[in-house]
Amino acid sequence: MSVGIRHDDLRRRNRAMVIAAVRRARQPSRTEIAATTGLSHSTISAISSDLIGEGILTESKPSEAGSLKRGRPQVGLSLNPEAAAVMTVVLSLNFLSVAVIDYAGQVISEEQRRLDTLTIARDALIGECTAIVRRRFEDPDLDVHRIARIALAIQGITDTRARAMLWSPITPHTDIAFADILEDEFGIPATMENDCNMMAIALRWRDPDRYRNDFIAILLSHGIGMGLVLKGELFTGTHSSGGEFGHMIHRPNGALCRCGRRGCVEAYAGNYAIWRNARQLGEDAEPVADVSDADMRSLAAVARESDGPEREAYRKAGEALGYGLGSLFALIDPAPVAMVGVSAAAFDLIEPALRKAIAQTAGGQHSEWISFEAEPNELPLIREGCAMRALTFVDQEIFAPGVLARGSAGKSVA
Amino acid sequence: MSVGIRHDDLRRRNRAMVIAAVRRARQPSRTEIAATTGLSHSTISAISSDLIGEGILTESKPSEAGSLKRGRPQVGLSLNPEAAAVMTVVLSLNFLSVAVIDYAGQVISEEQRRLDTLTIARDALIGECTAIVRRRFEDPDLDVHRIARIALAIQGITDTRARAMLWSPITPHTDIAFADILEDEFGIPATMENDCNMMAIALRWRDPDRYRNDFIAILLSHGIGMGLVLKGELFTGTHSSGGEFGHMIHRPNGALCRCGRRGCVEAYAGNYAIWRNARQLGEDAEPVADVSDADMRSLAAVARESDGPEREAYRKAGEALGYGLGSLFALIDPAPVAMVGVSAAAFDLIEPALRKAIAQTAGGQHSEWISFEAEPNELPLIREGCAMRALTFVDQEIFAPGVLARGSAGKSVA
DNA sequence: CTCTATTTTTTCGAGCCTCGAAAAAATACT
DNA sequence: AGTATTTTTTCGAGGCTCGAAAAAATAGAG
Repeated sequence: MSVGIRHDDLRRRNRAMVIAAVRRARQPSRTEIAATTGLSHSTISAISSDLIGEGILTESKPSEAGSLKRGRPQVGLSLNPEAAAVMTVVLSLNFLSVAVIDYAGQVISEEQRRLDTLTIARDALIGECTAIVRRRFEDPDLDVHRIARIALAIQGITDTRARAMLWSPITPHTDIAFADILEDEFGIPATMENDCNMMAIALRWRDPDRYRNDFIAILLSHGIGMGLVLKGELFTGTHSSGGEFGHMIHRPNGALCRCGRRGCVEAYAGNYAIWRNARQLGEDAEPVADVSDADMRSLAAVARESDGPEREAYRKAGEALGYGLGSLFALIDPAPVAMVGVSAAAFDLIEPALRKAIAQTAGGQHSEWISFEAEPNELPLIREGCAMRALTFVDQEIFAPGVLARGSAGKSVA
Repeated sequence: MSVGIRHDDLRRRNRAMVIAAVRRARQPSRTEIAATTGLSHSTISAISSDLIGEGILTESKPSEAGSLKRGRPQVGLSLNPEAAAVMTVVLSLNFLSVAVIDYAGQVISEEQRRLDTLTIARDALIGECTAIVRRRFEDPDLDVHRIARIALAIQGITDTRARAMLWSPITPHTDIAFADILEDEFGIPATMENDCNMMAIALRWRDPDRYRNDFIAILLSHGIGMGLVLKGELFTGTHSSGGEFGHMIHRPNGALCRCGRRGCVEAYAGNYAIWRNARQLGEDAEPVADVSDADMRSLAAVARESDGPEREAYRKAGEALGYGLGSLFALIDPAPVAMVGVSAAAFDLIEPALRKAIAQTAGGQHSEWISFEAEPNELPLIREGCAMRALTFVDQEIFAPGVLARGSAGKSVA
């Protein structure tokens, strides 16, 4: 039930607003912040003075080079890197990576590690995650007290509250409450996020002009994932992370999907599906566990070379993605799309069939306007998104506490 | 860009909160309002005293019958019916209806009218709408000065800002800015809403226990429409009213849809599609313009009688709806569904195939949990939703002005 | 080198708003 | 009639934002 605004929430919300403004612009002056927030100069002055006193913001003395304006020069405000730090943990197929990021967003420590996620035992998987985190805490070069939050990301389905992994293609185990486990272990607030959602958040920070209020990030990898931002907010399901674009139905009773069902978009556009079609194994063939990036790249090379089954496999992938996007656009209207992952590097092979399919759907009206961008490398995006998600949590929950607890603000964590 | 909270917004928001609390509960006492809003008794007392002074609320002297509690009895607060009024205009196939509703939600005047929407000229259609509204204004029994807002609803696509009808199956004309037209004509704020969105709003008011934060209203009529409430807010597309569930793709290159494309859910589950399949006309047969409700009812009766093409037609409809819902649920997770419209009365014929289909999708996990409710009569729902939408606009924009203009509050108009 | 114009930032009093505590009001029970 | 109980109002305190004015910091003019 929506709740009234108390008097003391006012300052907290405006504090959060100022912090967010500083994080968004690199070094805004007080005047700029006043302009973007709509608050008065007096208020901004008071709040930023508080924040500087608390060590959250710092004044970066001389503004940009060559400020040849008359008048008192602006003083840039920036985030104090020492104010806090966050940790990101990204768990993907056979790969575990961790990073520590300071409050200003710079990576200050990281570690990466290979492990066989498909066969590892449940406890061992959890153990690997806690161990890699613990090694960060034991690093003598790091001021571990500053670490204020841990954000994990995993390929698969997480719950809405970002507490647990519910299901993931990279492991046979289900329902692992990673957030609780890490919180109990290290006493630091943690969340378990969906990888594609983190991609979307990262895109928004990287290119806010293109990825502003409504856009779609689609992961073209072994499976197909999606992160969706609508009306400026990350879209999630009612119970889970949602947005399982890869498991929308492309053809009822169609090709066998890795999820055990039939006809999902992924069963045509996932790496294993492209591989299966390229090898002409038939739609009933059991999905292979993994296709290496190198194999996918050489498949794409062959497809570009000659019009054989490889090219046809990419065509089918494009068709499935196109009809899927058409159905999605029927619901949300068209929006800019970012294609991420290995197969995004083969988007030239996918695009023609995709556009042809989407043009045959109601959601694909004016399909020529729909713009796609490809980014082959998903891991840096996921880590970046995790970092920003964790940092904005610190902004809101640690440095402007009480904002999230009450009212409906604080949802725009994207 | 999100904006700071000014000091004077505080009172406005809390005013809106109090009004909303009174509209939600029938006759809450000040103490109850304090409890639901989390504001202090002093604040509620001050605000409600203002609102009573302004004639927006009234004290309904004796509380409920038999308040055998000790202590000072609660004084119920209720909306003053005379504070304002709104008008609803519902435009559906061959049918135009208007109603005037007082501030407390009671219908005080109405008119209904048949007209041939499929063939009427553009200007004549607009003329009929303005004329029927004007007749309300000329009614000597009505205090026309009280009418503070007009809400129109139409089957079809409207724009996000609720200004114009972009496309509708009930007329060949497109892009009619009804909201602007009525505003210019009568000088009263107007909006043009999507019919299924209004159904969803009405369901939420009718049965808030079942239809609270996440649910789906599907209109099974000549076409298939959807109204979606997610996280307590009405879901709309990025540019249009969105939620075109009927035009998600069920079978690529499948049956001919009324929209001219192929394989849409509607091309299997719309009345014309059920009719076409029952008559075994083939999937390429041009959709008929209209099937009467009586014809649909007798079709359902035949289908219940014997296992012929009629039953098969409903089975195909159920299958299309099931796979469509499965894809939808893959995106948003399962939620309660209300089936509305003539064919909702035949939901017994549709349900088995629907459940079978949905069980074969990723979104249909635990499909036996998904609950459906049928409501054959859509028109009262649409009108009710329009009324509530218009009334909550009055609550917010007229009686607590400035709330919508700033910040992110006021979105939960559903 | 001094003075003025210009722009940014801080200071200060005014005006609101919400809150908690206490008072007032209105009833049931004894 | 008196007491207990519950609701509602009153009132002073504390906080917040705002506008205006002052202070600070610079570029350009003479």
